Amino acid sequence: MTSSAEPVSRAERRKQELRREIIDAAFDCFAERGYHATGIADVAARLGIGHGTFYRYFQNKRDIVDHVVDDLVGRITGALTAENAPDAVSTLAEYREQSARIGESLGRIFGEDPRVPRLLLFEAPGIDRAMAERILDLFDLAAGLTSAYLSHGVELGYLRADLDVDNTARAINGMILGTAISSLRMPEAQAAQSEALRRVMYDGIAAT
Amino acid sequence: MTSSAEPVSRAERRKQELRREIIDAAFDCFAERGYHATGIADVAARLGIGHGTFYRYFQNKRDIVDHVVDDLVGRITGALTAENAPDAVSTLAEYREQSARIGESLGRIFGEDPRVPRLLLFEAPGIDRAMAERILDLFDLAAGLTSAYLSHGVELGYLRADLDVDNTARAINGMILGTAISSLRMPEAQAAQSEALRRVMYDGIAAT
DNA sequence: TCCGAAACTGACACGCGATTCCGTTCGAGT
DNA sequence: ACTCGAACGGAATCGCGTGTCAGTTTCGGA
Repeated sequence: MTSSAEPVSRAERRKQELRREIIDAAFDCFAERGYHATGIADVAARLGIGHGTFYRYFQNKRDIVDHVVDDLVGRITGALTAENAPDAVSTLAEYREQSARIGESLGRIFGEDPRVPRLLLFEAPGIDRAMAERILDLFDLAAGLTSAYLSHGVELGYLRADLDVDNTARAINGMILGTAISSLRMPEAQAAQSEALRRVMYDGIAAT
Repeated sequence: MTSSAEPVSRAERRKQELRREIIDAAFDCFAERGYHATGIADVAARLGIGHGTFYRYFQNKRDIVDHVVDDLVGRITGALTAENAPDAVSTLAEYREQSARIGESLGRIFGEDPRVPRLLLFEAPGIDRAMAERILDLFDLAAGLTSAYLSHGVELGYLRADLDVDNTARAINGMILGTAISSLRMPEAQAAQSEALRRVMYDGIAAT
């Protein structure tokens, strides 16, 4: 098994390394100058390689942005699912803790590097229809997850029985989205935003 | 006054008319095919005019998208401010009514024509930095408005005294954003979304 | 050290679309 | 009907960025 997973060494490893570096460099360029404004030559120049070399690793410009997005989406779905199953909690307090944990996790991804939300929310949707659909798919995925958490809470009785889980899930995800976007201009407000979000979510805004 | 507002007639009016038609056609094209994918020739062809004529009305491609966005932003800020002053209400019930009214107004704009949110949220931010900033400005403007509503409610005592008005405002606007984005794929869910949003906002999600 | 394959390079071909420009058309005033 | 200036159309210009390719370099193995 080890031999089949590592068919060759040395040069082969170098290739995978460069491939990764190209993806990272492309991410940098796309996030900084925007997808349409960066040329393949820019990406190659950043690595000090000839731009012809780029085409030995990726089909074309459109191809690589897909890989860049794959990477980011992977990171996010990882944060969303890692060590956080919907049915791992059984009380409101635990649920609150879990949502704080997930929120912190997302906050780290979005807040630490604003280029991530910028690329995902501001650049990607304008590339073409297919990419826009990918982003919408990501939203749907997130909505599905949140919805599952809510359903679980309704079943166990610590969330309102009449909760419209699907639409509420989308509303909550919208708040997260709002936080991510705010972090583009006010990265430092991250934590406060996150806290406000949870207050709205659990307590609403009305006076008691 | 009437004479100064109408310096000339006939031809002059035609010019303004065509100018408007170009803006509308550009909106159609940008929303359908995307900004980068549409050429000036496409816009001109849609109106059956030569593309050289376009340049008699607008400086360049970048120029017109600004006008298109002006138009949309105007419609939205209009809906947000029209007949809805933060201090026009004094009880939670009235506040609820007012927010429903504003929500319906926005829902009409976003829901009736998905091209509006598509252009504003998916196309515009990817055009260039300046345009992305404009969109962020729009978010900030909306946050400021919502914040004012919340502040007013806190002062009058029908909203939680410890409300973090600024960050809560952004969270709420995020939910609205989420609704607008959902409407891209599920325009029919508009109303339910809006209702779920308001429930979260006023009651939270926890069981009583 | 030498050989051949694989990787790299960057000049070049090419297509595309924004913008220009000038000959033509239109229309208001006489 | 005639003139003149403004508006129009679309062929031509121009620059740019993608993707290709043939020559060059690198490197592992004999």
